[in-house]
Amino acid sequence: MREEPLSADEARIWHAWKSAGEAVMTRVVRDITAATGLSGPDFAVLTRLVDLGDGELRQQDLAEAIAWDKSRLSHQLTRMERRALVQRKPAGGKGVVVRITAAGKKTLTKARPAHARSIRRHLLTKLGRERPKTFLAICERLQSVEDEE
Amino acid sequence: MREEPLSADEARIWHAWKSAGEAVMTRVVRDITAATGLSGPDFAVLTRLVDLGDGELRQQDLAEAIAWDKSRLSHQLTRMERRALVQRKPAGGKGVVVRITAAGKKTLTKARPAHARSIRRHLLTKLGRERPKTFLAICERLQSVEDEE
DNA sequence: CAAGATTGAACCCTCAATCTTA
DNA sequence: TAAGATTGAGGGTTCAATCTTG
Repeated sequence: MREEPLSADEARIWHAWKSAGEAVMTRVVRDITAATGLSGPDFAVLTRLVDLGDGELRQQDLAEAIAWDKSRLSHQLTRMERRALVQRKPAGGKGVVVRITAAGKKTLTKARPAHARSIRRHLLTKLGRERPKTFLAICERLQSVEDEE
Repeated sequence: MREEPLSADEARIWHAWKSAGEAVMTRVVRDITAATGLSGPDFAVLTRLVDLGDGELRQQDLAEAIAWDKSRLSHQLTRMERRALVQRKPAGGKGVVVRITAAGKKTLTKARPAHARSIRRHLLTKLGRERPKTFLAICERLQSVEDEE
């Protein structure tokens, strides 16, 4: 693979991609936080608990579903428990069950419409009519791991 | 603006975009760090010092160029100074001048080819031949602030 | 005063080390 | 023992409060 400096065109693509990613993510998180006080990670945890587990999941399953390592999840849950968004209880067998609290459920209910609205506003409506297909294809391609050195 | 839950197609676009952004950024930063020990923010600071200021910039100008607030930059420079990547000196008039050190320059020289290589590998080559135009147009559009409520 | 910079606290993420217990 | 979870340290980001100095 070449190592020369990026051409002007290449640099422009890189910069546009990087900036667009940061801009959209920042705006969506800002909207959710403004509406509910939830952070991005808070929202990610609560949606999984409700959508995948009907309100509770074993901590290890949650980690798997959200694709975080154990440590990251443990730290996050500690902060969320402090704010009474979730609760941890020993599981039957080994491990821990994480459960959304009433307060967590209430907050999530407010956050979801704000989330959908924000994504439409900052991403979807900007794609126009024909581009979504191409855009989706590219994004799905970018996630894949490249073949080889 | 609508507030109903995202449709399956909408959710798929959102998820693909979010995941692609995280994946590409993570990989590029990992490559730079593996090659040089520099973090993403380290690299961002050093490139600006060299490209825009020939090795040194007033701290406020650096903050402007990199689009960070003063506090973020101050914290970052404190850590970088500790590792002898940059040096701070009082400026003529008010403020502070930030200067890249010899060690910083040497590390940056190693980082740049790794950076170009990584971006080609994780982003550019995956775009193929015809897509870059469309992709660039979309990304540049996404950065713009939407018109209105 | 006001521009320019620092600080501290709270949250977030990662890594390596350390429990805990079936 | 090994799966499951916690902890601590260090870097990163944000906000509000606080210097510092021309």
